[in-house]
Amino acid sequence: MSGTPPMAKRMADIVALCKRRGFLFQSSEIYGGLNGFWDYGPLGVELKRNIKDAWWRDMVLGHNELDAPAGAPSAYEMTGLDATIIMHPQIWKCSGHYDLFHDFMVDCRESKKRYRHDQVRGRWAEFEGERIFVATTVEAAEEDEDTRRRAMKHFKLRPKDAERLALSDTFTSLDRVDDMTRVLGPDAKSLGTLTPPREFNLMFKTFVGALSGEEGAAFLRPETAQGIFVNFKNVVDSTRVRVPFGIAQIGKSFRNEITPRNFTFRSREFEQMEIEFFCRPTTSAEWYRYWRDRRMRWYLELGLGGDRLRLREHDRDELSHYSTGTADIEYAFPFLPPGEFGELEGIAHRGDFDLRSHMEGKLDPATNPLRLEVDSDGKPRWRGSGKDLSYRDDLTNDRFVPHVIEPSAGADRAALAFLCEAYHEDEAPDEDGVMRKRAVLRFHPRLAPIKAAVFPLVKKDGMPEIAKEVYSTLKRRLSVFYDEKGAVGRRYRRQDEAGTPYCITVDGQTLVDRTVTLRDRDSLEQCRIRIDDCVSEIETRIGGA
RNA sequence: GCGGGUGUAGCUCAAUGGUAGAGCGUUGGCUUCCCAAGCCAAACACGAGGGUUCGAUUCCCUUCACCCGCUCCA
Repeated sequence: MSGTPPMAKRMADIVALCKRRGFLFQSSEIYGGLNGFWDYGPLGVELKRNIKDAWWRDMVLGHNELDAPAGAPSAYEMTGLDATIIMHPQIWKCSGHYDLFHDFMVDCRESKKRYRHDQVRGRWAEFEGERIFVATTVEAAEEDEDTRRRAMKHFKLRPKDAERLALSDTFTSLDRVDDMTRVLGPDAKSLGTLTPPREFNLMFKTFVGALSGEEGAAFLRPETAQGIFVNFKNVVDSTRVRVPFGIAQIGKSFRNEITPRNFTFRSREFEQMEIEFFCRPTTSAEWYRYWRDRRMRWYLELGLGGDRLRLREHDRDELSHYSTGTADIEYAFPFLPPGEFGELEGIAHRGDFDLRSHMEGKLDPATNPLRLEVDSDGKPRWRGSGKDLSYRDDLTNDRFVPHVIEPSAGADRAALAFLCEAYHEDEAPDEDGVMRKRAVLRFHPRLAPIKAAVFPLVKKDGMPEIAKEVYSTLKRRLSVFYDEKGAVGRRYRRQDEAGTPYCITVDGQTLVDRTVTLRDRDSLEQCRIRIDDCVSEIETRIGGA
């Protein structure tokens, strides 16, 4: 490990703790693992469930539609949805994923660079009967100069011989070139270094029906959002919700990442927590700001903070043409270089792109106002559903296609961020007063997999019996853990590593007055409370902490 | 996808072309009235496949996974 940067070492410690205590395991580990897939162990599943439950409660169930929350333009409604992972294949064509995720890539054996096949352009150059295709990826304004210069260099021509080089006037896409051996790669010095185009399927393909022919081909969803858009009309027709309102969904999504890396950060199977919030076009900018700030505050409330969490508003040139705003909530994960942040959640103003694409056919995101994307015959590139997804306000009687604000969060990334944020090493004195290192996960009590542990101080004098009684009472309401084995100090430390915020210990005085000690994970302080107050005390601390 | 590194017990690490060890952790027992204590005992490992060899955890090849750097990142 020599030479390992301190933060990478810290990340390695976190990964080791996750495995040791049962937060995260590599998927299929006994068979050697599977790249980009991770399993949640007994503690991890509780952590992730708590995160998802907190999100659902705070965004959906706990939302009061009767009052406008602070910062919101008006009161609004929230509802939930659970759509299938496999949906009609046309959905991904209209959403844009099919085009974006079905790239043909070429690799350059010389420069080791990888290009999207359709994004490499170039033109033919001929000198003394030898004809080569000079490829480039520079901006259109510089194409002429770049390809001319590199063609000259390839044929070892001096400036005065420039007119002996025949250059075609038109630039074409690399996908029009059949013979890759005649291609000079954008960053190559020798000819024919590009591999033949290879298909990259960023969406997982599967087959519906027992007979697996292309007509049954379908995809595992690469995002949960489309399940919401295609159910927009169903929700409006069945629930009496009125714009503005949001539909929330938690579920698995799948992307065939080219390079899964960084523990669970870029997994191929992952879970999203998404809201599509539908509002009037005229108020969409205000709603965008509300959701951006609301979502940022949610992470802060659950303990992510300091300079490791930031809200990054996208620059204008990063935005889609139709969008008036996109922000990322980002966390400085320990595996990233100092100063770099990884995305936890994106909050995007999506205009009416999605609903209209599912009505009319895929729109061209490069246009504003949005126009239908057409093929060379002027026909829609991808046909929409043809269904009317506009919304009629029956009070004002006007009809419009709602605009959408999309807060899209990664549940696994949130879990990883909360784990990294919670991880602390500190020193605490042992019974001889010697300082010993301890690892402690300082989860927000709402997120902690185990809320409290119950111990008899020693395994005799009737203490286990009372402790079991306390445990049984708590277990009806809370995730708790009972432990009577070994020294009490070791039991405390075990709970510290699991992130358990409170430990309740039955001791000699309990036998006298039915009080127990309540030990705080972070301060190590203890106070005495009555056995009968245990449930309310812990619940108060979790709720109010 | 490319280059480099690493795979030995749950974890951290040894050793070895010929019976694979330790510390910590885990489990059981004893002791123990507050922060990984002590004593006794036990279980658990050479990532996978192939090759060389009388014999491979060790040497070679392939593969898988993880880490670092590039590349990619809707």
